[in-house]
Amino acid sequence: MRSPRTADPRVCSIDAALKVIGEKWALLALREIAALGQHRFDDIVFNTGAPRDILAARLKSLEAAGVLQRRLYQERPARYEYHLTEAGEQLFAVLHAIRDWGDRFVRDDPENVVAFRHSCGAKLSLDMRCAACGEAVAPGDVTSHRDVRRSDIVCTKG
Amino acid sequence: MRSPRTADPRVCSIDAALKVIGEKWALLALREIAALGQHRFDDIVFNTGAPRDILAARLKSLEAAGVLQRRLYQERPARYEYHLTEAGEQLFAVLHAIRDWGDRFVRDDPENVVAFRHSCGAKLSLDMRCAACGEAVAPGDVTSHRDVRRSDIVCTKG
DNA sequence: AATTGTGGGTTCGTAAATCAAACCCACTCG
DNA sequence: CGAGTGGGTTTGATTTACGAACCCACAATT
Repeated sequence: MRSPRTADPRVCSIDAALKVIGEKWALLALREIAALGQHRFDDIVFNTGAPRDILAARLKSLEAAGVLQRRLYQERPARYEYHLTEAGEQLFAVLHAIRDWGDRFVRDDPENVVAFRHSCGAKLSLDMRCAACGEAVAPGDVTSHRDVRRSDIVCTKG
Repeated sequence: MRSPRTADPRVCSIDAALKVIGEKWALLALREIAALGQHRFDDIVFNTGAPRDILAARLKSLEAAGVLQRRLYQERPARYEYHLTEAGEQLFAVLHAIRDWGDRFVRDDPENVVAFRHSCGAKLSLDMRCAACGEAVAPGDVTSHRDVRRSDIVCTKG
């Protein structure tokens, strides 16, 4: 039997965040709304290629999670646009970290159709710094300090 | 009929990146490998809770995508550990942007089991700056400049 | 020699998610 | 009246994900 070691998934913010934004189409829908000025259902469908039913479900759950809010832009018939909440706005860091990485490591097609520019005029590329000390953060500079958890420590007995 | 406006998904780096790291369990597996020092199959299963078959498939595709590489750590029987490539290392920005956001906007359980610390000693929180001008980047500071694409411009005829 | 254990998967049958296409509804416009 | 628009929902087929069980090569124990 293998049973003694089934699974004990970590509780962490990455996991929590992914429950909100990690499902298929969620980040592409957010890309449209957050970075490309598309706020209507049909436009998001068109620009992402997501199936309408899935997109409807995603928008609904993103709204429920407090990332999006619907704004009435026309009564009779009632029509809504999808806009970001503060939590949604703050996803730009995630979106651009992903874009930046994709740009550097998966860019397979020579010219990228969508590009982004910082207000300073330069093509946007991110530099991540520690908010506390202001130094640039590199992969090796981060350590995980985990509060005790049986599975992390080599325990004297199972 | 609605047919004239089916879909024409944008080509962009976010989309490209998500094809690599956007499938279920991929980022949690990378969290283990990149940030929590777990490099073996069973440890990743244990700490993420991913089904073994799915995880096996993800690790395989992440390896194929050049994000991971397997390293032999024991012959007879041959056993491999999963390590990051340079592309994988650079995902720390994505991982921590997600963690940072999750920390601020979805942290539902009071105390977080896993936390991260910068080498300066502070709990890690990111500050994203424009690599070109060095200024902090806020949601509104970024504009998308898209190269011409029928769907973006209001065209004179459908 | 036979059993138990370990590490890393694969196989199985089922449950859930995704998909494309079609449909529906409330309206407006010509 | 008929067509069009915007925003979905429904349907039925296909993919994926799931957990549990299984398999394999070997090492260590009994």
